[in-house]
Amino acid sequence: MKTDKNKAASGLVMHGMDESPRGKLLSAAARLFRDQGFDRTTVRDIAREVGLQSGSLFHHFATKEEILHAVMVEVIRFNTHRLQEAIQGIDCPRAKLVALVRNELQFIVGDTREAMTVLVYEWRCLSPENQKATLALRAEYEAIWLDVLEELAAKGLIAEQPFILRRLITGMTSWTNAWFDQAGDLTLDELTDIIVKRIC
Amino acid sequence: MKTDKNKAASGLVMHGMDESPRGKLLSAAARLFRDQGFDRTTVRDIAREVGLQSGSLFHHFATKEEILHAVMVEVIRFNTHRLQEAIQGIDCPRAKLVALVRNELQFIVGDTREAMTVLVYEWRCLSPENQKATLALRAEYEAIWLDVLEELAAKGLIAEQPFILRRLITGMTSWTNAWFDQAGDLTLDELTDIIVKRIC
Amino acid sequence: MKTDKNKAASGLVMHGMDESPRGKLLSAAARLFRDQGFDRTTVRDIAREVGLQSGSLFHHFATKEEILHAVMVEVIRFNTHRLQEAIQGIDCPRAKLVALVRNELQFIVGDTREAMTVLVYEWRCLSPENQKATLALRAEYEAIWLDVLEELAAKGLIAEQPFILRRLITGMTSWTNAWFDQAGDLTLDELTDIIVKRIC
Amino acid sequence: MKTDKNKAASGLVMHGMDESPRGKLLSAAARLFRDQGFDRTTVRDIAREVGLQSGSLFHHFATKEEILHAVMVEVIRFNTHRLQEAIQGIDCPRAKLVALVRNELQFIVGDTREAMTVLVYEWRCLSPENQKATLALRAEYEAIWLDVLEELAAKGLIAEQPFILRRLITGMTSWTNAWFDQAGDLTLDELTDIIVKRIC
DNA sequence: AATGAATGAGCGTTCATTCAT
DNA sequence: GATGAATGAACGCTCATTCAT
Repeated sequence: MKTDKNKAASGLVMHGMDESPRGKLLSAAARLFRDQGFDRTTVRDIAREVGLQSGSLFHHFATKEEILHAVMVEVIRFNTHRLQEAIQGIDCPRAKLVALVRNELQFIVGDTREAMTVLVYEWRCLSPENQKATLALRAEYEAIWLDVLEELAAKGLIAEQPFILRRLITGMTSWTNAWFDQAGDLTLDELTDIIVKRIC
Repeated sequence: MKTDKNKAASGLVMHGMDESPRGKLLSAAARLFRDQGFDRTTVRDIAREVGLQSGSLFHHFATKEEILHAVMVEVIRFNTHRLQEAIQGIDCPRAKLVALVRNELQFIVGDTREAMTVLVYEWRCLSPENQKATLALRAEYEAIWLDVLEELAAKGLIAEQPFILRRLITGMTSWTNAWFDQAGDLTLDELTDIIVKRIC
Repeated sequence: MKTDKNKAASGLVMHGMDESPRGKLLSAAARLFRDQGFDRTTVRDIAREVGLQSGSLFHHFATKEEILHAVMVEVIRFNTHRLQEAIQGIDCPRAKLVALVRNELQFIVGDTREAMTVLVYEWRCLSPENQKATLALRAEYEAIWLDVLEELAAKGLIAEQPFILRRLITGMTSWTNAWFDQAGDLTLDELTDIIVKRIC
Repeated sequence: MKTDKNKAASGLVMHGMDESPRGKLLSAAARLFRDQGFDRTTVRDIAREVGLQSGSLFHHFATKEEILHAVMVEVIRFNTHRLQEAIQGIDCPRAKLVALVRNELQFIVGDTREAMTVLVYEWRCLSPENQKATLALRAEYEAIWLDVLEELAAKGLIAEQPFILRRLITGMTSWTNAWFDQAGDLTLDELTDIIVKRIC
């Protein structure tokens, strides 16, 4: 069982995924969903992780899917907030881009890595209604990105349309969950630089 | 130039996924696995799709997982072969890179899109043994990429280490399954160009 | 003297097969396994017999085979205990033999007849691991018999080797499940006498 | 895979279980039924043993159960015939008893051991109709035994009622399938003597 | 809130049997 | 006779969810 050094290191606590019963439950669920997939994770698995009987979970969440939904909502909200803060007070648009890339990488390989992976891989396990609701939240997150990219475009600093570049960036950053090793030689700052150089 | 009749255009038929009972079964399974996920696709779903009773599937495959494995093996073999042919006779390394990117995009959004998506998203539904066997096949596919990227590196045409660039490319190309629309304005050739420009 | 209320007569209740849910389940299973065979008894049969849905059985036993195993373990333990008590305080070795035969017959045609039949006829339905574990318990039961037969041999009261006589006795007693009728003319005491006379 | 030395040694060929396709099929089935039980033996198991596809068995037998029935009918007929021949020309009733015991033991541990075991252990896998038909054949076999035992009783040579002694003998002989080792120290003649001494 | 036995629909898989070739 | 793909009912088992305590 790995100990999450990232949370401790960052000093941050994900709102809604803190030390409360609900928060511990969501953290455990996020890890299990990432490791085993939503469908292969039983409510008993989750209950065991938080020291409950399976039936007791349903005092906190009406359905198993609602747990998945909560994991996704919390991580999007938390990271949207962090992303906004990250570019607060920065004027240079390229510096903003660096901040965005650096943060998104941190979200994906750092403290929220389990939930971020779940967000990508377990998307279709959400009901259509929950997909729609979650998509609205993701749109807020994406709006931050597009604002910055459009600022760069307005200044003639990027060669392609912002929405295409954003999609290429999304591919590059999200795929890091499959290969990037925080203990390896490549640092997140170096990787950030490499990715940003592909954009402008 | 849009090609929405990829199979006809290429003149190729994916070996093992042709009009034989087995081939039709694998095609149907690939689509269902992509649309619903492996765990949410029942053998009765697959059977219905090919006009069989559920028990009859097991004359073709010993287990449901073996169907998934076959989908993955077929698509890797088929695309590895196509990738090799795509760079056959090309001397210029950058032209080779263009061919690789153009082909991989085609694999992901074109005729083998269902199976390629399954390859990424249903990986953990394979047993460890089948993961190992499939990984060996993927290594052959990746070797083609690394050869070309190392050739570019040897000539000083790329600024980063080949293995890192390959990972960024993988992210960019594989994510296209989530957004690229073959009927949209952006052609595959244009997208190829955009991606290649990020590399060299 | 016929005893058709064996349980009441003995004043004992088979440990683990009492009125608890588990006990009722094991009793029902033993009867079904004897009547239909293990393989032809479905978990739905057993569940129906105890007023449960089939899935609910698996709160009590992890597998159907575990039910069979439990039936066998309980009956061996129970009868081993009863056999030991039966010769407690008897000095005369021939009287001990009478007690052993009388009790074994009682086990086979009396209160534990279903489980005893299952023990013989469904042996191969146990997994090798469970066979091994059960065999160890049977060895304790057999040790009681061999002790008495060796005592008789030491006193020159029997003409054949103890282990051969034990096998002949086992054949004679276990076969009674196929023909002996507790409501018939022949009493268990008479049958005991007939069998013991074949030994010494 | 054990080679049946008994058949070769005895020079006998069980009628209906000879080298014909049907005979080989019944021999294979008898062995499989004994080793795995009727329910756990698939028609594919049987077909494989005789080099056929499973569907082809049904040109020889209408149902799997009919194969079991045939195994039982053949072995009863064959052994009934052998038992009759065994006492042909013997005058002394005790000598007849010796011949019966010696032969029955041979049936159970010798050339027909597989089928004889099946007869005891797979009885309930027969349909009621086939049980009835088979029982009629067993009655012929038992009649030979009872004739001899009644002859002994008429001469005052046995102390118990013939039908009870027959049941004790049945138990003793049939149980030998569970323990007697033809390669062991105890010979069949010695065992015959031991059993006969228990009777008269 | 928590328990844990129970539910019941549904799963992957098996296999005797059929039948067109 | 033999084949082997197909059938389809049934199996053991799983698990999200419920609810009396």
